[in-house]
Amino acid sequence: MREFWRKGYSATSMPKLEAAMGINRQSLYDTFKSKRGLFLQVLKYYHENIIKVNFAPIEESISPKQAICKYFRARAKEALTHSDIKGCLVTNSIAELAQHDDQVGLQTNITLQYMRSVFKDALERAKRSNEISKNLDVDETADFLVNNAQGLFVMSRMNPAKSSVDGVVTQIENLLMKS
Amino acid sequence: MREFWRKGYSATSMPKLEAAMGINRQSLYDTFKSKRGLFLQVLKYYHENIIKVNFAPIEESISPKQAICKYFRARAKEALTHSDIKGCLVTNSIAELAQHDDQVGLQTNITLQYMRSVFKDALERAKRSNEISKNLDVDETADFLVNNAQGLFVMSRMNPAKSSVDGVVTQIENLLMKS
DNA sequence: AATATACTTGACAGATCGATCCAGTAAATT
DNA sequence: AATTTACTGGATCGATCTGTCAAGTATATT
Repeated sequence: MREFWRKGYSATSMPKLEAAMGINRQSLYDTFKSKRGLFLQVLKYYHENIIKVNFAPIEESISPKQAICKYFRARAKEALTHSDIKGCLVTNSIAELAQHDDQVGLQTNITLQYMRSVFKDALERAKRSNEISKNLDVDETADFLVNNAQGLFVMSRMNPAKSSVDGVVTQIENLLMKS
Repeated sequence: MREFWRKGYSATSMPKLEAAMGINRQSLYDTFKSKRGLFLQVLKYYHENIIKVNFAPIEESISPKQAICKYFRARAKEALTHSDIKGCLVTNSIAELAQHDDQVGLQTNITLQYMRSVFKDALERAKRSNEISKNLDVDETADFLVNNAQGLFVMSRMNPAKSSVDGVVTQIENLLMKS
C-alpha cells in the first residue's frame, strides 16, 4: 500500500513490492494473481484502514459540525508534514487510472460515495441539533466537502504553504459556521 | 500533450508519442533530449495554451465575480463531457510526479501560483467595484478557489454525476454572492 | 549544381517490465 | 513419522521500455 501510495501504480515495480512486503515473488503471485490484482486489494485495504478510520470520528461524534472541521484540520496538518507518503491513494489512483480501468473506477467511486454519505449524514444530524442552519443544502454541501478534500489531497503532494491550507480550512469552517 | 494528459507520464511510451506527434523518434530526441525533457516542455506548453487561455476571461473581465463563476461553470461542464481527455494535466502531474521530481514540482507550482494570483487579483477588483463584500479575505478565498478547482479536476477523471459538480459550483457561487 | 542542414528509417543496444517455471525447504496436519 | 501444504530462491521467458547508432533521403542554402 505504501509503495503504491508513494509512487503510483505504474512507477511501482514488482521487485519493490516484494521488498516492501518482505515476501517472495511467487507467494505474491499465488495470492494476488497479478500486480493489478494486488493493487485492487490495496485499494480495498486503504478504504477500510485509512479512509474509514479517518472518517470514524465524524460518524460517531455527537458534535458533527466540529467533527467535520476537525477532519479538515487533520488533513491540513498532514499536508504540512514532510513524510514522503502524502495525499490520498484514492485521489492519486483516480488521476492516474480511473479513466481507463473500470475496476479502479468502481473501487475509487465506492470511496468517494462513502465520504459523501458520511458528510451528508453528519450534516443532517448537525441540522437536527441546530448546530448548522436549517436551510443549508446537505447534498450540495456534502459534494462540496468531498471536492475540498480531494483538492487538499492534491495540494498535499506539493508541500504547500501553511497559509494556503489554513486558508482553505478557514473558508470551510466559515461556511459551516453560518448557522 | 494529449497523450500525457490522457494516460499520465509513466503510462505513455515513446512509440505512442511518435505516433501522436507524427514525427520520427530521432527528431524527437534531437529536439527534446529525453522523454522527461519533452514532458517538461509539455507542462510549459499546457500552462501557456490551456491554463492561461482558460483564465484570460477572469483577468480581462470588468465583472470579476461573474468571470470566476463562469470559470467554474465551464470546468463543471467539461467534467460532464465524455471525452477521454479530462481533468487537468497539472493536477495529474502533481499527483503522479511532483513529490519525486523537483523540476515537475517547480513547473506545476508556477501554474498553481498563477491560478492563485489571477483569482486574488479578480477578487480585489471585485471588492473595489463592490461586487463582493469588503470583509472577504482575498488570500484565503484565492487559496480556497484553487483548492476547489483541483478538486473538480480530480472529480472530472471519474465521470461524476451532474448534481455533484453542480452542487460544488453552487456552493462556490453562494460564497461569492454573500456580498 | 554543390554543399550543408534537416528529417526519416529501421535496427539494436541495455535495461527492466510483469509473469512463470521448477527444484528445494520449512511448516503444519494427520 | 508420513504426507500434505505453504513458502523460498533463482533462473528465465517474452515483451516492452528509453535511448542510440548508422545509413539514407529529402530540403534548403549558397
